[in-house]
Amino acid sequence: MSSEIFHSTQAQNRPGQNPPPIPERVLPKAARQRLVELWRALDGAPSPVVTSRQLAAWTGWSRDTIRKDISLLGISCGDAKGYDRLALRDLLSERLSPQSGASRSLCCVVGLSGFGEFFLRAPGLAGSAFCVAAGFDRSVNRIETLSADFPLFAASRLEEVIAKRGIEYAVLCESAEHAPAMSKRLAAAGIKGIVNATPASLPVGSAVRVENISVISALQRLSCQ
Amino acid sequence: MSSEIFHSTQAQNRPGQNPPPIPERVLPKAARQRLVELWRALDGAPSPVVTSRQLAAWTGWSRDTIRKDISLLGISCGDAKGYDRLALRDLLSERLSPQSGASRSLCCVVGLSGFGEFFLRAPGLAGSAFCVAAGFDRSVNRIETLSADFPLFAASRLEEVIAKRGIEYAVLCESAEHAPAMSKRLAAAGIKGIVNATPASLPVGSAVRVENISVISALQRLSCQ
DNA sequence: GCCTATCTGTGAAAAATTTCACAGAAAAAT
DNA sequence: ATTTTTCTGTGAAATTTTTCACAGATAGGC
Repeated sequence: MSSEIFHSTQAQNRPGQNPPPIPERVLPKAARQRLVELWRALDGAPSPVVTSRQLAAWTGWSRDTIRKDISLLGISCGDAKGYDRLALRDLLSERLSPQSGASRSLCCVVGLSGFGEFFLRAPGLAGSAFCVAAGFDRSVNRIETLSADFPLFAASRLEEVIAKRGIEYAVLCESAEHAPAMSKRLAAAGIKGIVNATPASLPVGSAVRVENISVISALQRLSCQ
Repeated sequence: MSSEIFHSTQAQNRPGQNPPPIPERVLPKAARQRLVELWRALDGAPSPVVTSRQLAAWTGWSRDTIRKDISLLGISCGDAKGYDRLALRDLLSERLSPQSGASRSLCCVVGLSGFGEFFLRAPGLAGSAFCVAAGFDRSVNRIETLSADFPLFAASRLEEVIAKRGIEYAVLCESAEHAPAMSKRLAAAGIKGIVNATPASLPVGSAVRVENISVISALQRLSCQ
């Protein structure tokens, strides 16, 4: 877990070795997460030019942090008037997408009651780097009743459909009761990451990443400053 | 080795004595956020004893980080077999609640279509330190049609109800179009923090904290490792 | 008994992250 | 035309956060 030294003058004077200053810069973990939020915030920006001051007001981070984060992208995309909103957004799209320039990654929705049903109808992932390729529910009746922009399947076909379509991510909206078992099946089916919209803790190994989203957690983050 | 509790308010005003030698310890920001997630993860834990190893598997953080975070609480709550699930949960409830021992903080839901409608029906904040005290929608027709465990009001009464009931937090579920204007009203009404469930960037000043929740952001955090 | 394996709890070291301070550029104000 | 203000971009310092290493405890195997 060695850190990359950016813009290092020292890295250059290593005689005898072949130190091609590979600009393969790794974004610091913290910066990368902020940039994801920044990318999102740019969507809602009202003007064609945004300043670090505005972004700071929208996100709560300091101007310094925001300027530093953007500078880590390695390309200057602002001038003394601010950042060009679309240019910055494109730059972020490119640098933050799983594989640069690749087509959109596929994900699925598991559990079509509650949040899953809402997600089904919402614009959802429009305009993002992701595309919903399938929805699953344990009730066959339910998948026959609902309609969506993407095909719906019985949960029994989970493994088959994920493999056949090359689905990489899942948004898990099961009940808390069924969520752990379903997450195991998702992990076994080769899913790379799960967005956990349930209150359960998911017992997946280290091969699968999990992002929990929860209104309670968000409120508590707010309230404890 | 010190296992002092750091309840600053009680220990501080000792008449005729020096200020307490124990400095008011503040939980590091990063640790506090993890502890919030930990608290949530304990809800889903299957056994009465949990180890740092399990918590690490559920959350993705290292065992070291988790042990350190818990030790920052200042009270030992584990032995050589692991942590007592309920004891740890209670300890976290106490240390993470806005004001220790206070009653639950009040929040409101703004916008009762889409995510707001789903939130209305879900168990929502059951078992948490928060309580939904009101729901608002711009459509009077809508608040007459819907029913919930908490009273619903026309959005025109936002300021009045927030002030009268002492509501501190809001979950914003408006459309992206109306979200910014509504966040301004919430800020002016004295709201302390907003959970933003809309895709918009909220133009609130530094007096109001915002936590954005978004499936797209969660997916992107997953995918860019 | 004794050995091993697995825990927590914690100072200290290592690493990562944020903040500071300022150079340089461009618009706005005087 | 000159000054002021407001920007970005970035090394270096300051600070925070994570990791390491190990003491002390507990349970189980032999």
